[in-house]
Amino acid sequence: MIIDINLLLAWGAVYKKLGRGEVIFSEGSECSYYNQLVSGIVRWVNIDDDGKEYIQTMIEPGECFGELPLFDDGLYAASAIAEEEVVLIRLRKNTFLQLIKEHNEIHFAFTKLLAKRVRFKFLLLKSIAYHAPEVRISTLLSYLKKEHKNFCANCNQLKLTRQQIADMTGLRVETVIRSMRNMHDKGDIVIERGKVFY
Amino acid sequence: MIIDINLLLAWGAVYKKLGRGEVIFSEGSECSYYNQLVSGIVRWVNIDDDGKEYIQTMIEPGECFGELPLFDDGLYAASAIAEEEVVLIRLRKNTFLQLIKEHNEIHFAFTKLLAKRVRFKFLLLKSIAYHAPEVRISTLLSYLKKEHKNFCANCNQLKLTRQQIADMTGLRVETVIRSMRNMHDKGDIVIERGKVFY
DNA sequence: TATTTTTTATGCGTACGCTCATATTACTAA
DNA sequence: TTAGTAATATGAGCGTACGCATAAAAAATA
Repeated sequence: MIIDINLLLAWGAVYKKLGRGEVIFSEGSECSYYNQLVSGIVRWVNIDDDGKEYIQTMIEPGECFGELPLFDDGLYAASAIAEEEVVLIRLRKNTFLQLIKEHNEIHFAFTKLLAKRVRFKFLLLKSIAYHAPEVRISTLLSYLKKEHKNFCANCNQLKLTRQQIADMTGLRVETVIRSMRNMHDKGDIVIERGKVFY
Repeated sequence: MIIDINLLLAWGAVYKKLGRGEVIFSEGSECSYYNQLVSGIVRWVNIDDDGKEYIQTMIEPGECFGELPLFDDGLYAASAIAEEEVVLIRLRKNTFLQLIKEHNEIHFAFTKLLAKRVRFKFLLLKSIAYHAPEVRISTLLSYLKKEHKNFCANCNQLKLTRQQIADMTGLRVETVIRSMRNMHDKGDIVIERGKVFY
């Protein structure tokens, strides 16, 4: 958890509850709040004119999202959509900036978070830019395994659909399904009744 | 310029000069210094086992590079190679961390820088993941035009080779050349005697 | 100037991911 | 349990970027 919830509340943050599929904020709009996820999953996604989705990342409880505009004063770089029912806590932008100004260790935690975000994008970019579907998928899986433990709950089971993997690697569902079957046949991953273990 | 050179010198930073093609640091190695470019161009690149390059970005004078490990204590995510003769100034990691601790406005400048880096990667990822070569190239060009003015010196002339564009968009040189000729024919860009204006 | 290296350019065959279409299998809710 | 939806699976044809080869032009170097 980036910022302790009690601290956020002390600074005037408020809870907000949204249903599955609701748009929390949209790509290109102004940012007035710091958002931190309390429960549920948020999909952070770019949606194309023709409806194609590119999922930049999935956000788990405790993480923040849509934080870029807080620091560089730009617009939201992607849309945040409630993947399931979510509860989030939010704080006005100016208050947030004041908070990190007074709490240097929290400020540094955000610097570190951003560094990790860049790192993840580095990894995916070099993988997506040049490599075959299986490599793209492997890169994503190994990252999730390391950094997003919530997505492989018990027994390393993957909690993403093939469609979501496709939307994170820039591939078609069919390609992902076929590639993952190959990986299964080669013993790289285990698929049992549609479920992926890795 | 992220940090004033006189301030860096006051904190014990030292100059370093490297020739064209020299490796400043390598992907996967430990980071002990903050690096800021004084003159020349640095290529920040992932090199594959089979020699293929993916250029994460080109660094211009005044910018810093290889800063991720300073904040998240990881290893270098890419290699830095002198594209031409370069002079850089560097400061020991611990000293750097102390410096930003004492200068909150500089700390925030780095947070902002990282936010911008994430933003750029967002842009490229969604473009590379799904789109045709021409879109990938357009995305890169418009970014360079906006953020890296040094790469379109006078009259918006692009200072990157087709090969470098290929290495930044994950395409083949031939594909880039063919696509850019198309873009020229459609009037999107201007190519005169091999030089690109946009 | 001449010589070497780098960059741009073009042709051609192949591989592979995309598109579309259709089943089948797993969940979810009534 | 059944109905309805979502997810997984598989086939066939097509388009296009890739890979390789080669050549010309431009730039860098001597």
